[in-house]
Amino acid sequence: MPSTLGERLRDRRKKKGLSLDDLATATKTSKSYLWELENRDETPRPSAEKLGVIAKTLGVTIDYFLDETGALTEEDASDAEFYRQFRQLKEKDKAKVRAFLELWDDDQ
Amino acid sequence: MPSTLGERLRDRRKKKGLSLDDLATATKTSKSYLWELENRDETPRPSAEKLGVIAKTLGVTIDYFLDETGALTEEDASDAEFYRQFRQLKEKDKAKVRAFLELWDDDQ
DNA sequence: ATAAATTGTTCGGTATACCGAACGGATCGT
DNA sequence: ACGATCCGTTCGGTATACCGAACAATTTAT
Repeated sequence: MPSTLGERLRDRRKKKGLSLDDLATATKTSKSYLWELENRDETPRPSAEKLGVIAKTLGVTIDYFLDETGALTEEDASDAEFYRQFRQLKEKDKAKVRAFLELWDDDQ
Repeated sequence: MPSTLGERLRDRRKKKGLSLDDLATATKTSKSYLWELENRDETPRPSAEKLGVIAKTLGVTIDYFLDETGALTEEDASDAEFYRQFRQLKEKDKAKVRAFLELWDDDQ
């Protein structure tokens, strides 16, 4: 389980079978910078824009790269699924669900 | 309907009733930079880190700020807030909410 | 009306995001 | 053997992210 941005990046890239050059051209990024992102000890702080297109290309969300806790796992997928479902509701129904969540959240 | 990063930022900040100073201290950002983000014509490219904590504080996802297409409506903003809230629940509670949504969805 | 907070704006400087280009190593065919 | 080709690495430079501190405008209190 990769825990740093660099590790997660390389992990994802390798799993896609991409070289630094591949990912570079696919994301309009220089491979030298991609290398920095993967290997520099003091992690750089890439722009949201750049990290966004990289994440998209690698098939993950930006949050996957940002999350510090390492808590993003399988759970993430089902959460996303739930969210997709939720967003298709009529506003009226959304309100119901929100209300339910708020109540639930309060007395946890 | 805000269409640029700056507009969306200010929009969300105002709706939370926050001053630049408020948001600055809450996100450990300088207010001068926040002002730039909201007002500069050539939009800067804030780091994913910074934009992440700003988004979190304002109750939206990073993607809400990144989306170029302008497809994100006001409704989506509150959806995002709901989602962020949802993701922080314990799995047990998530299950409850999911169950509630399913029931509700069926007989809509 | 004036002082005092509170908010928004401008500006100069430092650190760093991001690049192109050159480099070194490994693998391939000839 | 030798060059191509692919892959990772290093490096110098330019643009800009981000800051602190001062300034201007607005609002609030007296």
